[in-house]
Amino acid sequence: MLTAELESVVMHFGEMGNRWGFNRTVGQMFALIVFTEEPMNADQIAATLGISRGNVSMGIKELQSWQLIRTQSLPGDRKDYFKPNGSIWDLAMQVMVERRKREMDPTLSLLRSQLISSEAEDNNNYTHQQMHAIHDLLEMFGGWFTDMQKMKPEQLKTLLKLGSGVGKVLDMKERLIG
Amino acid sequence: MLTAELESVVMHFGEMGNRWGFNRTVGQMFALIVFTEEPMNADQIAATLGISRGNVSMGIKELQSWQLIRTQSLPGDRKDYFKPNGSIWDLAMQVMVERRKREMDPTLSLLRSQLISSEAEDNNNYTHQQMHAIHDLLEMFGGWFTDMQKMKPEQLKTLLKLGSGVGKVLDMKERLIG
DNA sequence: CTATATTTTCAATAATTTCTGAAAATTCAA
DNA sequence: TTGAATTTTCAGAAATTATTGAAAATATAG
Repeated sequence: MLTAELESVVMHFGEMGNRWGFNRTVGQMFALIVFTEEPMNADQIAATLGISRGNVSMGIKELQSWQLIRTQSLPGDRKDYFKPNGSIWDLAMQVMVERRKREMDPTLSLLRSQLISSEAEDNNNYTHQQMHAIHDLLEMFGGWFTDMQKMKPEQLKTLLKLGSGVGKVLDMKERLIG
Repeated sequence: MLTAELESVVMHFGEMGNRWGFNRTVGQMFALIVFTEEPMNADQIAATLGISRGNVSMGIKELQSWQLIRTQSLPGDRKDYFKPNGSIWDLAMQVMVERRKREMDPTLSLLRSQLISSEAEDNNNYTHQQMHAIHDLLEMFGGWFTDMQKMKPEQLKTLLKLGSGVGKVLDMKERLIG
């Protein structure tokens, strides 16, 4: 059973699903699992959302491929119960990791091989320059992101809250140390 | 006419289109415009990609709604010619701005109104806590991103390249100033 | 204005993605 | 083992999204 409040959020996550890289029902399932305290089994999910058992099975596979949910088994019950794979912060990080894999890595890889395979040829044409610019940008963002992941969540949160204030700190460091 | 190299990148951008928030032909059009030095008109785009004139018209509208392309008129020619709306850096920033609008803002807005409308009620249940956590996370990232946009590109690039090194700078500042 | 060039719109169609549900596969208690 | 419980798979159906192309709208040169 869904409170009106929970229902509106579940529906919203369903609508946003496509924009976030999965489909409507996967979005709804994710919301249901994240916003419900008690882990749910696949039948409960299917009944609550009014979708088929098979669809739930595929949605679970998808959410697991994103590493967003995990199973928990309850004693005396053979069914799998699903719950979020960590805190909201963990889930957000995981979404960013996966999106990078799916949205940036393939392009970085293609551009890299294109640029290497034509190394000897005329690589000062406009197309090459643009390819190079995108390649370098993706690499810079990718490296930055990998680096950020290494930081402790608390330090990362501090940094995020500091915002552009970090620019001032850097200027100061520049003046003090050079 | 498309060199083999340009064609492979155009096709790739087409395949990635869905993941980036638009469809195949819009992705191809974007690649074509970004990687071709001379601005192209709609007929040229349609002929090069082998798609209908109407499809190009809709794709242009889409790319303009993302503010990724703009028109240029050539003297003695009534057709519109299209080119990228700035440098690769500018385009990347613009994609991030638009994706934030489309992927984060609606959810932030929904969560905010949900949390406000139930202010008086029991707001210590699990669903509320999770909603709050997502709300705060989105707000933190959003604020950070707004802040980053205010920085000069050069300073921002420095920051990105510094990566987690920024943590050390912050620690140092902490020790020096508190 | 008028005629022509150009762009946009949108109903019909095509292509793709999602969903169902029954069958197959798997798991596990007894 | 056996057999019931559970999960997964996947072919066909349904729903959604993308594309075409011709008609309508718009723009502009003469």
